[in-house]
Amino acid sequence: MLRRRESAVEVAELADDGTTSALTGIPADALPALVAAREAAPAAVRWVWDDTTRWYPALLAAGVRVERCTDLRLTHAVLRRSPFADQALLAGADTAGWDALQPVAAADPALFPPADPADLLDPAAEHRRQQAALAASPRGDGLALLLAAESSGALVAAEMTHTGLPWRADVHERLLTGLLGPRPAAGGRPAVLERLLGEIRAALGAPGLNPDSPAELLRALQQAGLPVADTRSWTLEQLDHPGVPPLLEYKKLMRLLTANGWSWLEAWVRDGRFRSSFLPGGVVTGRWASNGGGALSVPTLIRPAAVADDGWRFVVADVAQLEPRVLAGMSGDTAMAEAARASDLYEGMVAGGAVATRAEAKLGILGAMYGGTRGESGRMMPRLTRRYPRAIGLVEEAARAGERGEVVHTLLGRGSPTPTGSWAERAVDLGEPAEQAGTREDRDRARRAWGRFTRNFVVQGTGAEWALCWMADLRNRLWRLGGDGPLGRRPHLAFFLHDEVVVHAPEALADDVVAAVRASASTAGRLLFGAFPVDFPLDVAVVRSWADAG
DNA sequence: CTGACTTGCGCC
DNA sequence: AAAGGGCGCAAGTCAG
Repeated sequence: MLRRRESAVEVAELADDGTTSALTGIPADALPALVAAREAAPAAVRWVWDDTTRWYPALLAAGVRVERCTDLRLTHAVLRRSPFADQALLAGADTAGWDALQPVAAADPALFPPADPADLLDPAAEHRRQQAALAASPRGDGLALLLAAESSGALVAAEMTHTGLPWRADVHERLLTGLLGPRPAAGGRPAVLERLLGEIRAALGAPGLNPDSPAELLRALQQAGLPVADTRSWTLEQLDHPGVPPLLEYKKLMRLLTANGWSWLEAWVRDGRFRSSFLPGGVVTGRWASNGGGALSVPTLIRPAAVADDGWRFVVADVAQLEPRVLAGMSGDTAMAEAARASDLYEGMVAGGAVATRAEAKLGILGAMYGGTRGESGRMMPRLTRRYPRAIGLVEEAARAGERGEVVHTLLGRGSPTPTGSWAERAVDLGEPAEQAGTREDRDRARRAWGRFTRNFVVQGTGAEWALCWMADLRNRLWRLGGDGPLGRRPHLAFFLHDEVVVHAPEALADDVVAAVRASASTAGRLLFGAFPVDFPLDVAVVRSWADAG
């Protein structure tokens, strides 16, 4: 166990019986050497600390990698919301402090920022409470796995933030110049946008139009005789008007400029790496969030700029249809697991006779997981329910539970949030007019919306658990693939996108990495679903550029 | 002026 | 034709 006190670090051994050895104080700058020595010793160690973002960046900067940790901030958050954790066992004097603890955003070069609220917390006591809650839990095994996976995810996230994703600014700039024209002076529009703007204004007969203003654009479209209620691209695509093609092109390129243009490059790419920060557990379902650079929505358009170093390759792996496969596994639905034996689950459903076409299969499954009840996907439900009773039954029950205001949970025991406040308040949150928030129709609408959330929560959350287990195992396999250097000189995880990983590896090790990625996927399936036969086939590509995968 | 909200769109 | 779940981000808009 590590904790900060003043400018020193205190180290103690936590035994399995809950006892704590005497604290040893060491100067902060001696910590990397101490951790490195313990990591090199034959006896495995798990570091228990308040929050990985407060400890690990400095260790990585010093070239020290740790094998295992318990991130008490993240594990606390999971246990506090889990229906399988006795909250009374988690209660302590500083519980509110743990509830409120936030990750440290930037990698602060100073190891010990002043007045950190984390310094007031007692990690040994918190660890004891968590262990007690685990021991008393009816689902302790699942929760223990979840806590380990969550903590491992914290290590992965810190490592990916540390190494970054290889990014060629020159390739990115060529791409921008090719599509937009040369970089304009600050405040100006690139030449291509300027030209499109002229075409749009002429075609709509609106000389002063600023298409970046949705309200202004909507008025101009309506004055040009176009029957539209909003200015979304898919709405405009339906129209036959000479102003529409340049407008769609303008919107697409303006999006590129503002989201991933020259200023994005300046803000997020340094020393040939895209550096964003990942936030494990940043989403209620357990998915990661990111802050900075929109890491989880890097458009495919700019992925050609993600290029492996000379002599290195990217191994890009994603699991096809992760969530329906997870649904098959967690519900124990053998018919859907049978369909999941195909590398394309939707084709497997067609082969199994559940639906006639792949398109129907996809529509129906997405509707079942997201709560689409109208139109095409709604009409698919009776057939899917007959064919896959357990899988469809599981999401339906999650939806009903949410509509009753109950908590639902993932396979490993992550709990959904309780609906906050009244249904009427929820209706306001959903954008209903306040004066109507109290009507019965609005409350029913809000209830159904919450049901769609809990319906999706169980699947999305369990998918996130599979992905965490996948990465946790892969991280260790990659480390064992060898090399003596620090993380960045060995095969390492460079990016993660919900169901896809990008590994940066020396070319000579690429085949080994492919094998490791596949082996880890098998391990994750076994960890979550034991012997239940549900497959998680991967699409794996060894490429120079991310854009060349898939 | 700042900050909160809306709109739209990128990703899964 | 989407829809239906989860996000982050940027520009416009508007209230204080």
